[in-house]
Amino acid sequence: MKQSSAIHAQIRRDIEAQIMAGDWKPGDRIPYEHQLMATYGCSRMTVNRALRALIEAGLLESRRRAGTIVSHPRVQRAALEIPDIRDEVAGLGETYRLHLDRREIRAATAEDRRLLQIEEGEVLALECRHDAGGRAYALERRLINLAAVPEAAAIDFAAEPPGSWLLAHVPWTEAEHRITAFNAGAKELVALGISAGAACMALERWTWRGDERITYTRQVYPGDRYALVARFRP
Amino acid sequence: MKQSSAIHAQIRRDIEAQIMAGDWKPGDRIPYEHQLMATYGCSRMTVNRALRALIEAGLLESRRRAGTIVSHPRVQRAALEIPDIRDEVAGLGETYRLHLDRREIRAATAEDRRLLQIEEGEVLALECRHDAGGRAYALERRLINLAAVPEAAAIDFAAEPPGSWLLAHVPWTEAEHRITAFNAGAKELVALGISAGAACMALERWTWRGDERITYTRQVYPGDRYALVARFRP
DNA sequence: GACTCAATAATGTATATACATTAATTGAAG
DNA sequence: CTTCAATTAATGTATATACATTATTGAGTC
Repeated sequence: MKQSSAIHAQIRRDIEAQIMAGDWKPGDRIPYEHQLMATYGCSRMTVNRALRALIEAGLLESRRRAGTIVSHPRVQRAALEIPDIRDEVAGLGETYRLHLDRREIRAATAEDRRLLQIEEGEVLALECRHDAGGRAYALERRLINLAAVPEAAAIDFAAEPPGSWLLAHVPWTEAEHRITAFNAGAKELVALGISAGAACMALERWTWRGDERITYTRQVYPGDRYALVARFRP
Repeated sequence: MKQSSAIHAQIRRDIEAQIMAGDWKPGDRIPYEHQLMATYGCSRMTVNRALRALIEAGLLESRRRAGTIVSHPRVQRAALEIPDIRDEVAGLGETYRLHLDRREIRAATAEDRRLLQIEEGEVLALECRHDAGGRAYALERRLINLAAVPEAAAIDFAAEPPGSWLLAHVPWTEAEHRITAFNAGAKELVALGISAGAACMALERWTWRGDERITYTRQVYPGDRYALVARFRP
């Protein structure tokens, strides 16, 4: 029994339950605040607090004078959580190890500029391999925009995975993911120890802070032994 | 300028901005509520409302007597939005078309029971193909637990994609996704019109309502012309 | 120093009240 | 019947206040 016994929490749970049970369907109007006041014998502020939480959560919508209705579920809000590779390996009970294959600070090349959407400047380019239990788990290539994150130039990414460091130290406002499947080429064949033409999964991620792009990364996983799995709530 | 001019919204934006700018780092204590009252010249209820919203959003944590601190970013909250296939195709400016290849109501087989975690009962099994602009876009296989969603038995899924119908009509409390890459077999070769051994992406999804599994689906996309793309905020 | 316990200071919850804002409804004028 | 303005009923925001809850602080004791 960890649930709060606060009135607002109770109202919230009750309304959520009614919606989940299908008693109140999308588009239905739920009771007015003054009716809920009477039902629960509490003040409007308390009812309002419960409703506002459900509105922020996207379960309800309200319009002045018209009342509050159950939202139509928005498909695109189904969200897939993408874990940190080091945590993920640890979660499998395997020993994690990072191999830094390349680390270079350079003036942005044409491709760097395209991926980070910058006019000029320096980037930190990294290439590494994530191992789990002595076996290759994923390949990662990463660009960090040093104009946005100058302190990254001083970090030893042979010790801490770049993704873990960035997510722990740099707040971000927006990101974009791109997941694709492709047939392994010579590079993956050698580095991941898979057969020619085997299906691989590529996960690319761009991360912003405000208008500025912080980092770009492309991670490659062997398709036959990797699944991107995530559990989530709406 | 769509942002609210309410005081609580302003406080919320200001705090968020301070965190994003790095002025307040994870673990730092932000000003006490009574200090923010003084800063903004408003009541504690108003300050509290702003803070509560940020706490629910996971940006802050608070402890009685100790104050409110900036949360340590939780990596696993990076979330990938997965769009509805029909909307996705429409968003590409292509004409969407659904081909229902198979529709069967049957007593759950051993595999159905495993995928839906049921002891017995009837399931609705569907197999369909999603086309975009006259070309195969994805294959879908779906199981619907008729004990959980009896009304699905009466729906004409040749007209409305099963995923669109379910998400619009059945609220869910939890879901799990699994994304894998694999080499195309004979089935994909014919149905998607791709070459033997080409990399494909499979997206599986289980959806719960409470303890009950509502549906299982497996969608297959051709790897060379499909990317799962999503933009999101933390 | 180590333990106990009371005082204190922060957040958590709830109330009664007030006025603002919005949109549905009503009623009057054409 | 249509149009337009006034009324009204709902939510949105904000305040001042009160008491509950809890972790820290600090004083007193062994």
